[in-house]
Amino acid sequence: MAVELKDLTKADDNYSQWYNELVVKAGLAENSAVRGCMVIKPYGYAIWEKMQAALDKMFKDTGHQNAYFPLFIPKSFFSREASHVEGFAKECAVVTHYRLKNDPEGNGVVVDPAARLEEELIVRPTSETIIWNTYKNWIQSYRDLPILCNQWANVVRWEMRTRLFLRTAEFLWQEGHTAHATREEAIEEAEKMIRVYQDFAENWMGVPVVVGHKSPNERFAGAEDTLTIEALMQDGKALQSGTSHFLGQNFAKAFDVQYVNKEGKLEYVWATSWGVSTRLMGALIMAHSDNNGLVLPPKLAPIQVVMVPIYKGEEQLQVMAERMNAIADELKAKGVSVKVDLRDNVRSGFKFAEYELKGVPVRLALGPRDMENGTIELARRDTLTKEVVPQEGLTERIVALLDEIQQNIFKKALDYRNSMITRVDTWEEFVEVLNTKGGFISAHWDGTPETEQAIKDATKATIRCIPIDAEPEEGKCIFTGKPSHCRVLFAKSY
RNA sequence: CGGGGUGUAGCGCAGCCCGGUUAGCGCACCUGCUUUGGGAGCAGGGGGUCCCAGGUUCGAAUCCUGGUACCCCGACCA
Repeated sequence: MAVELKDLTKADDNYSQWYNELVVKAGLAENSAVRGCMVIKPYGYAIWEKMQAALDKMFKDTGHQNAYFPLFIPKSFFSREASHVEGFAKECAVVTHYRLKNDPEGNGVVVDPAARLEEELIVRPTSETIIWNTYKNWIQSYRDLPILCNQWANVVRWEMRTRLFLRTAEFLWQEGHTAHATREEAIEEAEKMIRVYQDFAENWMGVPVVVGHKSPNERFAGAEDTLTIEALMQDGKALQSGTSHFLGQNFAKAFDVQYVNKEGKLEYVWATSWGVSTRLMGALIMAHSDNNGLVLPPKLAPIQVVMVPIYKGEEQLQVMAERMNAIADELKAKGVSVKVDLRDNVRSGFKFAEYELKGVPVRLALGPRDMENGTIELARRDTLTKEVVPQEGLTERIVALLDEIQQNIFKKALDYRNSMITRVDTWEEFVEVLNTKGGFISAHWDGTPETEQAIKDATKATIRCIPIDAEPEEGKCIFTGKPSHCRVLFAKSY
């Protein structure tokens, strides 16, 4: 069953009330406290931390370093790059004052009109401008290049409409910003990083993605080319999950960043930027969850194995606890994260349901019967199956099982995604598939922004990407009938 | 910013149209007993500025005015 984010946070009957209670307690989400912002509770944040750690390592392994740049950006920086400001101006939070004071009329606290900033500060919606203003001072010669920096930060975009995890007013992300001596090197960097994102999405999150170029309409403000990873959610809508931009010399020119090449001539620097955000949390939830709650891939699950005792009375609980702690120690020694749940105020059935909601990949239940037989009950979240297995060799079995679950979750999502890519050659088919089946539609497009816009106006579907490995194929545009040289992927998106 | 909807206990809601006991229900919480291999049962208990501010009235959760917050649908977007 397709699970939407709102299912996880909104309850309308007795069943989903439980769902809501538990998922909120699980820490995934709480409704906005500040316009369009979110609270990420500990369990949810632990997932984000796992994502961060994996990505951070991948960035370092590809030669990048972390740095940090200011939250506030002088307004004037935004006027330097014309298309960039056009893309972000509409959604910026602006700081105009720096002091409060007690209201002389006694109505609490007011903004002190005397404390108006000479130049307003913009809360960063993305950091290209302030970073390139900084890079200007870092770069003089070709020997200073490349600069390969990443920043983990929060950004603010005052969206007209927000959506939990997918489009919050404030979100956490990483943004890489690199500077290169040549066009080729920058393009190579942008492609390298989109592949890193693909690797992460597929091998860590278990979410298959299509890698491709954005059409000019969907391109990042200020970029010459935008590469994207597009994932498909269970409701048939696409989600842009990460982007990597080739910025050309646009920002170098806007901020006057030049270097002296080997021949002693001044040249503008070539740039890329790339980022993924807490939107990935939304992707993770929507791609795998079912009616029993979250399904987390073992590599990102804060708890990989949970152990639940089944007992009567204090004495039995002690026996179970002892045995379970011993098993847990063995698992921990193999690097598995285990939680032994000895709470005596909730019953085991309650715990089973709760950990299913939390998406814990493997559950072990130990009862008196098992103690007699030397067995243990092993249940897996992805298939919702359970079996009684010997305690002997349990650790090895679980280590292998976690790996199998990781693969299985990905395979399930991949099979679904593949089944949701439909090739169509006529407009009637296009509309029909869009309205009945959804998913990606592979079709010919004449390459013009006008046609893309017209299709969007007619159907709400946009070009998600022009797949990077698309085979050249002659055809006719689905909308205008004009010639086309390859298929592109359309979909309705979040 | 346009259209619609909703604010009542920690969560989910009823009550409002047609003003009138002490504002109710389910879950959660606390206490006790009995339970425990898939979301326990019984008994008792605690918890409310009914979103805010004005107004009408003998009397307002309920009617009126203004504000505000959130949700959904558009436009915008990672």
